[in-house]
Formats: sequence, C-alpha cells, structure tokens
Amino acid sequence: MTRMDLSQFDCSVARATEVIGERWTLLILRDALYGLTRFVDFQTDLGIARNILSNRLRQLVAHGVMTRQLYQEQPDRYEYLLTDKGRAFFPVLAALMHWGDTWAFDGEPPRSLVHHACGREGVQSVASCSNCGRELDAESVHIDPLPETIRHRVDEAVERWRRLSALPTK
Amino acid sequence: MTRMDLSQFDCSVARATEVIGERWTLLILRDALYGLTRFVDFQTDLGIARNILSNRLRQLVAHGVMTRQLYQEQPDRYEYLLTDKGRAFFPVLAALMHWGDTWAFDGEPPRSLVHHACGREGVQSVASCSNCGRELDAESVHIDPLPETIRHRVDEAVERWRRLSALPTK
DNA sequence: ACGAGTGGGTTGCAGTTTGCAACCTTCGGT
DNA sequence: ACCGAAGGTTGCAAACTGCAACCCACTCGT
Repeated sequence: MTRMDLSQFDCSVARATEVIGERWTLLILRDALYGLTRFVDFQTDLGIARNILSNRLRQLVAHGVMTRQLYQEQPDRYEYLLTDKGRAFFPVLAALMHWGDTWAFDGEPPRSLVHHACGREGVQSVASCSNCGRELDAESVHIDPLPETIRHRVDEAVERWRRLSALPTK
Repeated sequence: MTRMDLSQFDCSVARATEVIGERWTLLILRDALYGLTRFVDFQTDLGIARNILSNRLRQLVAHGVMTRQLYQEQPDRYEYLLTDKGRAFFPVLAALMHWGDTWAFDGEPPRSLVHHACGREGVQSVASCSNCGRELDAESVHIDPLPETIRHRVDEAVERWRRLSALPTK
C-alpha cells in the first residue's frame, strides 16, 4: 500500500508536486524566500513539529531545492540556503500569494511584496504568451500533446478553439 | 492531536495552501483546467482512489473553487466545473508547470501549453512589478510588513536592500 | 428477462504519515 | 555545576491514504 509516486507521471505539474506538494513545504519555501535560513527560525515562525521540519528540509535538500551548509564549527551548526532551483520557485509563490490575496481574504491582504528599487507595493504574476506577449488565461490555451486518457473529453473543446482561431488543423 | 489549521495564519500563501495543499488537489485542478469535468475522467486520468477523489472534489466545492452541477436526471449525474476562483488559479499552475519543465526534467518537457490565437507554444508566468513593470525575482523584493517572528533575522537583509536602492527609510 | 456496462459514489480495513512531548548532544556563559 | 541555544532524534497515538468491494439507478444488447 505504498504511496503512489507522482513523479511517475510524464507531467511537470506532477513532478513539481512530488517536490513541493507535502504539507508545510510551500510555507518553508516561503520563509526561505523571506530570508530565513535556520532550523529554529523556521520552527518558531511556523510552529511546525520539529521532526516534520527536519524531514521536510531533508526532502528539499534531496530534491536540490535547498542546501545544508555548515556555518559554524564546535559545535557544528548548519543553515539551509536556497539553490538556484529554489530561488526559481519565486514566481510560483508570487502567483500563489496573489491568488490568496484575491480569493482567500475578505478585506485587505495582510502583507504584500515590495520592490526594493521602487519602494512600492504591487507584485503581479501573470501568464503570458512568449510568442505574441498577450496575457493568457485558462480559456485561451490548450495542452499539447493531449494526454491519451483525456483525449475523448477534450477533443471537442480543442476543435472549437481551432475553428475560432481560424488556423489550419495540424 | 488534530491537524493544524493553516488558514489560521495571516498569510495568503498559508490560506491558499489550506485549499490546494493536499496531495492530488493540484493535479485535479490541472485536469479541470485541461477541460475535464467528470468524476470518472479525473479518476481514470489520475489513477487516484475513488474515496480520495470524492473527498478532494468535496473540499474544492466547499472552498468555492469548483461547483457540482447536475447535468442529467434519471439517473442524476453530476459534473464538476471550475468557478471564477478556480479559473483564476491558472497563473499559479502555469508558473508551476514552467518551473517543473525547467527544473524537474532532464530533456524536453513532455507537453506544453499552446496559445489558441497564435497556435504556438510558449507560456511564461513571470512575476513583475505593477509599478515599474520590471521583472522580479526573489532578491529584488521584500515582504512588508515583516512578520514579528522573523524580524530579527530579516531586518539586516532589508537594511542592506534599502541602502542599495538609495531610498529614504520609511 | 437477464446480464453487462456506466456514472457517481460509500464503506471497511490496513498501512503510512503527522504531531506532541520528551530526550540527546555540543558548546558558551556565569 | 547548571542553564540556554542550536540542531536535531525517538516513541507513541491520532489522523489520513489507498485498495478493494459494494451500492444504486439507470441503459443497452440479446
């Protein structure tokens, strides 16, 4: 009855989920992007159980998202730093934060990201077409190639999109 | 020993995590954005246990991300449709997919998003400053107000950023 | 009339994960 | 000698996950 391995899927979302999809992991990553590096700081900020934190940090290191660096000897003390892979996660968290601000709070969002260079609030994370530059939403896009398992469901929608966009069918 | 309620945090990422942070939920949302709507389709595409799927869909409906709609009577049949809140999740998944493509695959990503209007691949999800428009990364931004619990750790980093950006300290 | 198939589930049970609390280790300070 | 800090590990009970079997209301083919 072992847990299914999501990284078996030939899908980037599934692979990413295997790395960051466990409870607390996103929040640890958020704290790391805020600037935290030490075990105790993650622990006191999140109120997470120490064994869980230990486990999650080990997973993040194993997945190459963070590194464990010795910052002092006698006694040995370690801190956790983001790798390039970890820092590259920023747009995902920015998008998630924006979504949470908009849809999970009634009033003002509790805090916001400030661009140092501007000193002003306001970070947006927008999906856009790298070809034409236009902003994209879920309706203006389809997946390709279509996974076999869902072809029969999505095909008609794709056909409709093709007619609308007046492009030759491949 | 009840599970900690992440939506207690005064943080958008934590609130969002309470909605989408459980195993499978992101993949269900991905499938929904691909165009799937029915219980059996999610089930066969993901290979998820039926009780778990049932539970996750119920949670998504409870959180206002999907709605359960009767599409046929005798026998009653239901489908699951994304709400505006659910469709608004697209930039997060686009960002996550982009991250997975870049960092979780060795070679070519298995599939990509195609803009109907262009017929061309390439979706990027980029965080940018809504004030000056420049692209942002983790280093060019800080959180404000700083959570009390982490102030002592992050303060020095923020001071450094302020000096670099040569802005008056608020 | 009967059996098989479809769609949308629920229930039972065993194995896995989570979280609290207590404990460990190595140091530096008093 | 004792305390506190930092970075953990261990033990145990409650909660969650996943497989398989089952349920129900139809429809379709023979």
